[in-house]
Amino acid sequence: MELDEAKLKFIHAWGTLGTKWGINRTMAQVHALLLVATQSLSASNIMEELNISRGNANMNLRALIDWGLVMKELKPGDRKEYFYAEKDIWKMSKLILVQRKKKELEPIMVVLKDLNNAVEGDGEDVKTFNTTIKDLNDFALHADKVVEKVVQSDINWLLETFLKQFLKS
Amino acid sequence: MELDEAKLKFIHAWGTLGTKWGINRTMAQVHALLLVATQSLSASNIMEELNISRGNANMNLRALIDWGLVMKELKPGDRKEYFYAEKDIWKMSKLILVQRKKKELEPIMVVLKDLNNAVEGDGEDVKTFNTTIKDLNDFALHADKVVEKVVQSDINWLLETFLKQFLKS
DNA sequence: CAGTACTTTCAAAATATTCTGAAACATACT
DNA sequence: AGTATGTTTCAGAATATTTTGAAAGTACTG
Repeated sequence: MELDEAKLKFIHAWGTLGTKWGINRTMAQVHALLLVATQSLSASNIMEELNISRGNANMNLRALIDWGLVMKELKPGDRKEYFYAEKDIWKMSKLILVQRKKKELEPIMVVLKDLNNAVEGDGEDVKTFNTTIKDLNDFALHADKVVEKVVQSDINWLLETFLKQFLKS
Repeated sequence: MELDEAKLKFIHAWGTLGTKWGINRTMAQVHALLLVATQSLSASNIMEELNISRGNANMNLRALIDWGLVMKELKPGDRKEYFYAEKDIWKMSKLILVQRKKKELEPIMVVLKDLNNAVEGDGEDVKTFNTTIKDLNDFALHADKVVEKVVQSDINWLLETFLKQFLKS
């Protein structure tokens, strides 16, 4: 396969699949484009490459920068901004994990905490409700802790001690 | 707080938050309703409780059954179908994990496998591309294995041996 | 078989999300 | 200050997803 063909295929696929990850097609495509770029690209480069408007390019670049997945670079003697992606896949994954935790886990925890033991009484139905909320709450706390630890700690150490030990094919 | 108020709050919140988990509001609300129900409910009960149409109720119940989160029950002497949710939160989480893996991870793996080493040549740009794809591929394989093992194995054992050991607050 | 009680399907309507493009804004240079 | 070269914003347009509701389908009963 030719390099350009492969890159296009990758960018296109990443865009399609991005939607399943809760990020929009363009954001995923910009990310993909920068992931396989050998140099940093300007907003105009990206617009042209992906056939998108300036506004769209700008908004999604900002979002990617927000997530920490993309960085801005200024080249001396050039007023344009150039962009490049974090290429370390482990770092990238951690950054994505942090965002997903923020988006998917934290809002749920707020609600569960609020409902946990908020209903008093000892009818069967109250007990059932309280148990369900408590179970969900416990689970959310566990999940939160795992994510936090994975993000904080040395992922390689985690991998070596955990994966190699218990998850051997 | 009154039980009914708490239930409504939970159902409402679960619906809103469900969208962030890649499932639609109604599906999440039906799930929430069944999670906190003390008996199994008919389609009509659910329509009424959530103010949704018959078609919507039906489609989302099917989806929940597909995911394994909800089961159908037939009561003797009654032609209606009744529905109830899996209440074991660990089982529930595993079922959700399986679906998310299917939706989010597997399609990416197909693409990466296809692109892995598909480009030949030893230019700097080819090497960079191949490295990126390989890294992503390795990561996806790892993630896949982790999910698979978590789902297969006794989650409590995993928790006890791994979490309690290494992830203590 | 006809009637009843339910479930399923799916085209069209409603809703939500994303994208465009032009105007506003910012900054550096002459 | 004026001009050139960018970036950012956001209302409206385009697109995608979800929901409705009525018709079709299924299955049990007498």
